[in-house]
Amino acid sequence: MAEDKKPDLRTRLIDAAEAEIAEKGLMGLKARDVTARAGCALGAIYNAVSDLDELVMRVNSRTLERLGAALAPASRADSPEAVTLALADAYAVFALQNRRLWSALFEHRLPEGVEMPDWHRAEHEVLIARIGAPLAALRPDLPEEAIRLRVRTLFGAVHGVVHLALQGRLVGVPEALLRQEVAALVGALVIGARAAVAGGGGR
Amino acid sequence: MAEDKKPDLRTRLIDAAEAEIAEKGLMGLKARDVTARAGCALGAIYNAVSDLDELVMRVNSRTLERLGAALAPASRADSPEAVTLALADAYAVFALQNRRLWSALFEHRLPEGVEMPDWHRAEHEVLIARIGAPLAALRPDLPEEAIRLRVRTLFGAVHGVVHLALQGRLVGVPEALLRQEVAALVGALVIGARAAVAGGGGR
DNA sequence: CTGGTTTTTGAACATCGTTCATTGTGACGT
DNA sequence: ACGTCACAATGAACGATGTTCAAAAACCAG
Repeated sequence: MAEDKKPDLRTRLIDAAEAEIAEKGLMGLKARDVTARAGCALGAIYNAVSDLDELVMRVNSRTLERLGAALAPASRADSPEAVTLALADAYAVFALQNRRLWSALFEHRLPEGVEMPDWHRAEHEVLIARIGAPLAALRPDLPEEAIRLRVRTLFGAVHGVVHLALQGRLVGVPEALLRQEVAALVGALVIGARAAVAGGGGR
Repeated sequence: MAEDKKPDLRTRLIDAAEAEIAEKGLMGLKARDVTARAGCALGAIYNAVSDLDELVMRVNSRTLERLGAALAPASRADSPEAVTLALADAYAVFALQNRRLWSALFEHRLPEGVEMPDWHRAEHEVLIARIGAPLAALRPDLPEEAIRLRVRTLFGAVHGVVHLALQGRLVGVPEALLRQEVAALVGALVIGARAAVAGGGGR
């Protein structure tokens, strides 16, 4: 009898939590369901992680990594504008295809006054930095500090549109419409950025 | 002795919930704290509203109304571009000055599968419609359906930027920087929209 | 007052996340 | 083989929280 080879209990717990979130959403994540799925006792969670919040952040780590991988091919487009558009498009597609896990990235909140641990904040910033590269090429006239701000703006704008489209009705957002919407946004932003660089400069 | 004249119990409960959210954030809202502040019994909540979720939505109604009032003066700017910019600016300022109540508008989630009641969804759409008017003037070439989509996009983009700026560090987002960021976003979008209308049209 | 209707109450319940004394496990020395 | 010990895993128990509902209180017409 080949018994199931059991990975780390911590890994099994993160696996289980990921599956639970993917099925029932972040609010549907219950300690007892996770341990039942992982095949261990309730208290085992607190041997693996400090609390449920950390468990969610471990799942979010994976999602961020998968999102990064999904965004990687977009960098191979042949102009900064095309890369920006491809990134935004890939972002929207990823969100649509991983609704609940993607939502968990932004719906999760730690208790008031508790700061996100550095290891997790860094993961978010890696993602934003990846998006930043083509924008830096789009606006070579701006100093690095201003670029970082614009990247955050671009990311926030795309994210806001995708988020607004997905919140509410869980089904019924046609993929084509959302991609078109994001393309229109990024298109306008790119045109605006180029007009600004052609005209007076950074301001 | 002039006893405190007591308004509706329902009103007192919404008042109390609003104050609790403003002080401790949405996650800090506890049924027992609300009733203690309102000066009534625990179960009284369920005579006034169906559950805590509805109580939050009643508070959000008020916030939406105050937000609408804060946005109203922006409509008096003298060009569609100026109105759009003023709206976005007023939106950012309102978010900064009403952090927790504004956050509650978008952090609140009903249980999976439960739809937002129509009376509350309508309130959100009223707000978006108010933002839509100047954009319709900016793009007179588009049909009404496309306008609604673009309005949602514009709103989502501005909202996303403000949200990203405010999430995380509760203090330390300089108001001037956020307003500048939003202005840059809307400026680029307006330029992009005008370039599109000057060029080929809706596509 | 009286009877009935409505409002208010708060103890009790169900469901959470979290803790911790107890139990189980396996590696190591003798 | 045996005993020992450090560590991992367990799940009953605890406290916090949203919700219910039988009882009490308040109200009001006749």
